Amino acid sequence: MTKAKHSRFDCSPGCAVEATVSLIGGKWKSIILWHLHADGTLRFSELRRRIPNVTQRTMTNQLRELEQDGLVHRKVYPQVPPKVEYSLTELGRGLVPILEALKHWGDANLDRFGKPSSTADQTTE
Amino acid sequence: MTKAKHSRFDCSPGCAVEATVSLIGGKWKSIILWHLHADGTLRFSELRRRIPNVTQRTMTNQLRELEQDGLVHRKVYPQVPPKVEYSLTELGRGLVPILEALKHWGDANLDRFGKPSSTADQTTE
DNA sequence: GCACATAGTATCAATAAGGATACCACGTGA
DNA sequence: TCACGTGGTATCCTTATTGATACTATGTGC
Repeated sequence: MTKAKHSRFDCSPGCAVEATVSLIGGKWKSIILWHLHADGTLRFSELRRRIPNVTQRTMTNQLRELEQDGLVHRKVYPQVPPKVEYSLTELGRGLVPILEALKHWGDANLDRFGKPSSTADQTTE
Repeated sequence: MTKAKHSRFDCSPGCAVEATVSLIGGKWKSIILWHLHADGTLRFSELRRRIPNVTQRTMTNQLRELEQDGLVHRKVYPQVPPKVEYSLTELGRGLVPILEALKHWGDANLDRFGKPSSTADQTTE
């Protein structure tokens, strides 16, 4: 892990849970991992098209951290203009059950949050 | 959700994943949820004993957010000294497969991180 | 009478994370 | 020749999150 939020593993029962969450808890990391899972190998520009709201700087940062944690593979083609491909590593593919569970729960329950179940939300953009 | 990290649900495929992560992504939230799952109903002081490094203020904050998100139930007994019990709601219990998957992955892979088991780590700072 | 436990609240500070903006070298297409 | 795309880097700023510390009212036990 690039840097655990609180850098200590006391190996209490919650430890594994919390450490794993910290790997995927970066603001955009779970979405990046999701897209690499759903669409396979993607280039930087393809990721940016799929996740338009993240800045270039942040996308680069989070991809680098995911790479450093061994979850994502970065392949650079020696050409100009540059071509870089990102894909899940075997370790990263191990996170797929988690991503699927997260999506399953979210799909089933997200309408309880922020979605226009609230009339106030219905009037917003 | 008390406040989504980036407050928009565009309902792209990653949306459900990322929104769910943001519910459990508070620094101590996943550990709190884990202990409420593992040990059932717990009092505030019991949680603090299980998670000694969190400050009282932060524990209160995160529990309040989990309650506001409907994941945790807070029961106050009208007595002195005060007695408050926290437990997972039905919605919160729906997160258990996620917590189990997180723990499973962490147990299988955490030795790659933060612990000096990696030779690469041994040579680095 | 005092220390302790309970479950907090209040306030300010510190740290971390992410955003905004400008810039880069080169090939390609118009 | 210029605009654009590629995949970034650099720097500073803003925001969010968490931590540190002090304090609270009451009952209980010593």
